[in-house]
Amino acid sequence: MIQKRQLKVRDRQITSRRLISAVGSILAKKGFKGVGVNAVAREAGVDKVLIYRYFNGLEGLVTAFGKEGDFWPSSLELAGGDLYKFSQTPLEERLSVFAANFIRSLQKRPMTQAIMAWEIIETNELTDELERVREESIMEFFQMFFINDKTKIDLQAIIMLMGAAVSYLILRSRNIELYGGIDIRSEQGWNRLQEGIDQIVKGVLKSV
Amino acid sequence: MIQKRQLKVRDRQITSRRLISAVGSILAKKGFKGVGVNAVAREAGVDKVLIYRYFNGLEGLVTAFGKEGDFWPSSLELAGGDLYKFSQTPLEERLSVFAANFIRSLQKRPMTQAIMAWEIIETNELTDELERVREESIMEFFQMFFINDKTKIDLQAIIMLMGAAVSYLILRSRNIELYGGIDIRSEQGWNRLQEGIDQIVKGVLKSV
DNA sequence: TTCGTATATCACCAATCGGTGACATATTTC
DNA sequence: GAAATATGTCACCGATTGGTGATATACGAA
Repeated sequence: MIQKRQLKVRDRQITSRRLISAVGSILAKKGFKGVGVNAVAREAGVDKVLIYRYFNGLEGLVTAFGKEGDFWPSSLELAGGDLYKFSQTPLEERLSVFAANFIRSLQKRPMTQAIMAWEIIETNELTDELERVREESIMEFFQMFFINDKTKIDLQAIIMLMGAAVSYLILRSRNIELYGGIDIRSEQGWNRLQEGIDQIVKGVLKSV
Repeated sequence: MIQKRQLKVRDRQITSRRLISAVGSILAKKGFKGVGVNAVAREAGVDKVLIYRYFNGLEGLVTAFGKEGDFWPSSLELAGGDLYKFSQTPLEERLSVFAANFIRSLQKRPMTQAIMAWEIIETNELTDELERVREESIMEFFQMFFINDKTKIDLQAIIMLMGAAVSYLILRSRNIELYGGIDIRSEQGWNRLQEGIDQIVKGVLKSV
């Protein structure tokens, strides 16, 4: 007896998950410009109408994707794996290690980079979510480890400047090799930047 | 005698200029995503086929636009209008003034901001051009005013970090209000950042 | 087994995209 | 003047976009 082989199990959960993870794949592969109903459905191997049925459209799907993700490094990761040990290291070294961890945590997250690039262009539920998480996380981390009573320097502003600089250079390294004469695609270039940050930290802390 | 009124003078130069400036308008108004053959032609009040005839397509038009523009601040502007006076001010103040001028020069150039945002996403003739001009200009400026013989600090890396930070925060301010607890849309927020930069400069120069 | 419902497929829509060929009219050249 | 050419208009193309209604089929409950 010939039985028509069933190619796909019908399961809303599985299909939904497929769609959600397809968003991630495309984001990492093609960037945010690739994220469209047709492309996502194709990537998921699913009909696009299901995006509307299950998520009320692409916006809803992207939102669902945003809620799944661990896009932003945790405090633990930024501290280097040991919060207590981190809290006990001298401020200067703490800042240096933090910068190093921040750089690496972004470098190894192409999906996060893609969302950060998206943020530059427009806002949506996903970028808002990353925004929210980052702002919350960075402020928590700051208050945990970098509160300074000395009023002579604005450590918060300085740290955020460093964070902004690193974010920019990470994003630019996706498209260019040289920024201000520094090779932002090579290990050496980033070592140089890291040392620059260390010099800033050292200099600034002398003023405290 | 009834004479059919001539609505448009036929002049390739004028039409070409219209198309080129339409690119700028759209870029400032809608961002790079708005730059397409149809939209540009509509904005210019001209048939899109002329984009192909006169510029061999949109890419060519965008390239032509890139060659027209003064997108990047000149050395004179970054120095504050007087190169000699600038060269005579103490290094610490020179760096501080440079940062302030850099910030303002970007803040008042929405078109440049739009291209910088474009650079984050993809490369084309226009972004390549801005890239080239900036790299050249910034290196020239650096070698003119900030060459440091003292080997203890890497002034180049530090300046580029500051430039990257400012670029990032300018771009982010188009979409968000708060970055790391700092209001990047208000005068006060930028004053705070400027002071942070000043503290960095002061601290770093002490190490020289 | 039967039947209702959840799930998925498919065909199709209007709008927009980049791109082009045929034609009309203004301008220049002879 | 007429002819040649430069310039501009218009209608249309195929591909792709986001979005939907009708229909087929698998699954769970009876």
